[in-house]
Amino acid sequence: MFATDWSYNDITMQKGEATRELIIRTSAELFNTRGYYGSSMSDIMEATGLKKGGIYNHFTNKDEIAFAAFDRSYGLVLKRFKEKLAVCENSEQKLRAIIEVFQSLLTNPIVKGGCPIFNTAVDSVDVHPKLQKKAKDSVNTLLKYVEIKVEEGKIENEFKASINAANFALLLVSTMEGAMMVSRVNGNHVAIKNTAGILNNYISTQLLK
Amino acid sequence: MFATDWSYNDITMQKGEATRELIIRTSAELFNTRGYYGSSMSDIMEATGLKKGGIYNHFTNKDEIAFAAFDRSYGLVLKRFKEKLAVCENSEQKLRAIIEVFQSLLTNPIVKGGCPIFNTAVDSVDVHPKLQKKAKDSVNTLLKYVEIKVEEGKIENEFKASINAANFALLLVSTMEGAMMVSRVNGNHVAIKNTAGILNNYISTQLLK
DNA sequence: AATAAAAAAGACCGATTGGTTTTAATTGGC
DNA sequence: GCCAATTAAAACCAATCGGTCTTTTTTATT
Repeated sequence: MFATDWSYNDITMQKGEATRELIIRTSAELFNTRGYYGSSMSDIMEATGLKKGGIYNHFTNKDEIAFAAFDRSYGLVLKRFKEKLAVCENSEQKLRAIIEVFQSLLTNPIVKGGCPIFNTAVDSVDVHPKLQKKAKDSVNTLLKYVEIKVEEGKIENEFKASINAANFALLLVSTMEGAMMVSRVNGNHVAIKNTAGILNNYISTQLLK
Repeated sequence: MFATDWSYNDITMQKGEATRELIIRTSAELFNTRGYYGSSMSDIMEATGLKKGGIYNHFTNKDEIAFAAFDRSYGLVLKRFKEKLAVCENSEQKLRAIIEVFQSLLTNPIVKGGCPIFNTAVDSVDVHPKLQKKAKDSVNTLLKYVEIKVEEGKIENEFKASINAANFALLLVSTMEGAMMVSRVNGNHVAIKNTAGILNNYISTQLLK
C-alpha cells in the first residue's frame, strides 16, 4: 500500500491499471448497447472522461479495446453461471439456474444491453471477422457448458436417457437468446419471463424422469 | 410499352422506378448482412454501380433508403409465410410450414443475412429509434401472426385447448430466431436444422390432441 | 428531330471517423 | 524533495462519413 492507491472492486492497483479497467468497463457497456460501429472513440472518450491520448496510452487501437471489453463481459457471464450453479444440489436445479441466469442478464444486467456473447455475435458477423471468431467460440463454449449439465443429469438418472443433450442445450440457449432480443426491442421483460416459464415447464414434463 | 422499357421481375416500369428498386434491393441486402452503421453510402454506391447523385435523386437521405429496404424485406418475409401457409390443409401443417419458412430464411434466403426483421431489431435497438420502432412493430406482428395460427388450431380441435397460443408463438419465434443467430455465427445450418426438428417434435407431442 | 423533363454524374462540403505525435502533468521509488 | 518514468492532455492528421449542388447525360413526349 502506498500513499496513492487506486482501486476498483476492492482490488488495489496502480493508477495506470485502474484507468485501463475504467476504459474496458465503460466501453464494454457501450459496445454491448450500441455495437462496435455504433460506438465511436469519441463516445468512449466522453463516457470515460478521458481524452484520446489517455485512452491510446493503454490500447493500440479500437479493436484492442473491443477485444478486452468482450473478454471482460464474457468472463463475467461465465462467472455468474458458475456461481449460481455452484449452490445447486442437483441437475434439475442447475438447468433451472441456467434459465434464471439468462433472465438475469436482462433483469439484473452484468453489462447493460443483454447478453454480450450473442450481442457481439450478431454485431460482428460478416463485418468484423476477429470479433466474430471470439463470439463464435464463446457461443459454442456456452452451448457445450449447458450440454454437459444435461449430460450429467442423465448420468445421475435425473433426466430421461432418451433426450439429446446437445439438442436440448441448443434449444435452451437459442430460445432464451431469441426471447432476450424480443424483450430488448419491446423494452420490457415480458418475453424473457414467459419464455423462462415455458422452458421450466418443459424441464418438468419432458426432461425429468 | 415504349421503345425503352425497364423491367425487374417481369414488371415493366419507367427507368427511374427501376433504379429506385435497384437501390432498395441492393441496400436491403447490405443492411441485412452488415447493419445500418456497417453499411455506408459508399457501400451502396459500389453495390448499385451508381454515383452519389444517382442515389440521392431517388432518396432524401440514408434513413429513407433503410426504411424502404426494411419495408421491402419485411413484405417479402410476410409474403413467403402467406404463400407457404396458403397450400396447407390444416393447422398442424401450417405450424410446420412456419418453422420451415424460418429455416428457409437461411437456407434459401429472401435477403442474404438471415431474418431481416430480427436483424433490424437487434441492429437498431438503442441506436436508431425510428428503425427500432418499425422493427418492433414487425416483430410483434409476426408473433401475432403465429399466435393466430395456434388459436385457429385450437378452435379446429387439432391442438389441445390447454395450450397458451401467445406463449407458444413466442417460444416458436424466439427459438427459431435464436437458432438463426447461432447458425449465422457458426456459418452453417446445423443449429437451425436441429432446432426445427425439436420444435416439430414438440408440436407432435405437446400440441396435437 | 426537337425539346422539356427526368436521371445520373461529378465536384464539393463540413463534420466526424480512427489514429499519431508532441507536450504537459502526475506518479512512484529513491 | 528530487527525478525518471508513467500517464494523460492537446494539437494534429488523412480518410471517410452523410449530404448538397451544379452540370451533363439520358429519357420520354411531341
